[in-house]
Amino acid sequence: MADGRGVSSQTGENLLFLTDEQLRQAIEAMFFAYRGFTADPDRILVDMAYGRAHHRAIHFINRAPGTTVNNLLGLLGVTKQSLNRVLRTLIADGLVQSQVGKSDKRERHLHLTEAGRTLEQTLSDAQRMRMRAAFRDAGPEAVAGFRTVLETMMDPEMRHSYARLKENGA
Amino acid sequence: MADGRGVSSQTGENLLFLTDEQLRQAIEAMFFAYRGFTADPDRILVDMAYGRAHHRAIHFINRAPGTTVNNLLGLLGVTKQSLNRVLRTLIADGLVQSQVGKSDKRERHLHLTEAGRTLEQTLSDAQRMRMRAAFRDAGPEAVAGFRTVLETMMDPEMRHSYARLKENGA
DNA sequence: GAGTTTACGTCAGGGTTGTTGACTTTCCAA
DNA sequence: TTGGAAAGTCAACAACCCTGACGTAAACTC
Repeated sequence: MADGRGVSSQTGENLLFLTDEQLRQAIEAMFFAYRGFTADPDRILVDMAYGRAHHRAIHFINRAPGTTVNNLLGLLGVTKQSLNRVLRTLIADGLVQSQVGKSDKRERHLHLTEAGRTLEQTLSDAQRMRMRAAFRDAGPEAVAGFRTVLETMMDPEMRHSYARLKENGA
Repeated sequence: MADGRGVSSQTGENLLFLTDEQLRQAIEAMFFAYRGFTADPDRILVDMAYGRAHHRAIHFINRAPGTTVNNLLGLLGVTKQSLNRVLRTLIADGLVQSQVGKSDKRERHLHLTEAGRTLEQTLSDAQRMRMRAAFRDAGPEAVAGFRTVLETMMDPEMRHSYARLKENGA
């Protein structure tokens, strides 16, 4: 707060935010906040036969329409058997559409159907509402800091995926 | 959808960080960052027969020594049957000690054994290392913002638990 | 054109985590 | 003292994810 980041000096109050106690608190904050983060969509999904895995699939298919199964696998960080089970139910229920690739027929391109988009909207509305409230209360600078830390915390590979999605959406 | 809900407000650019697109990005950041956040302890736990649930139990028992099962339940947000299974293995493996309450014999007070503390240290070292690196790179102001947003994002009940733990540790 | 690689799907088997339901022990209050 | 509530435990089951292996079709390579 007082001064920027006096990294050069190893000692002193500058690095108070790096004490073990501070880090422990941050770990707990991350844990509790993530609980809140997923709570709203979870409540909606529980009424259907769906779980968090379905939400994640729907989110990223919406975010990167036409994405292939393989690409989605990388984003979600699960095995294809795991994803396949989720995808199968979503396709069977008419929320997701799978198209054989034109240039490469081995690939399946995934899109949300109208019903899929509706559910996606419902879920993400709930999640964004909480986010928006938190962001509004915390203010722009806190939000900027929030995102900086989150991005720094990711694995490099995830950071790349994240950046690419960001460009898409922007 | 780069349109913005925030834009509808009179203040314009001030609320740019509240656009749907910004919020979507934050949701993804949260998702990817949490993956990184749990990755290191997960790698360690996979070698033992343990999972993330064990880690969480160990973390909070270490953080609030002598806590009761019921209290832990509230922190973890799972059913007591679920926690019990985890606790049973931890006790059987000699990582956690369960003492019948003195004033109320229905209660069990939980402590880490020496072996439990060792494992806790190993796990939290790994997790803190990543946190520390992220915090160092992001700088104190970003860290402050990070924590502000996380705290605002929690359910009120979790916020109370979080605050109480914070006082304990400080 | 034969052999290899890639993308996708599926079956079998197992693990952790979570749930509900039923139970014991202990406490407390009518 | 008796009935209800609370704390904890045990058992059965479902969801989700994982590994490993196999199969098919299409693309690529030599």
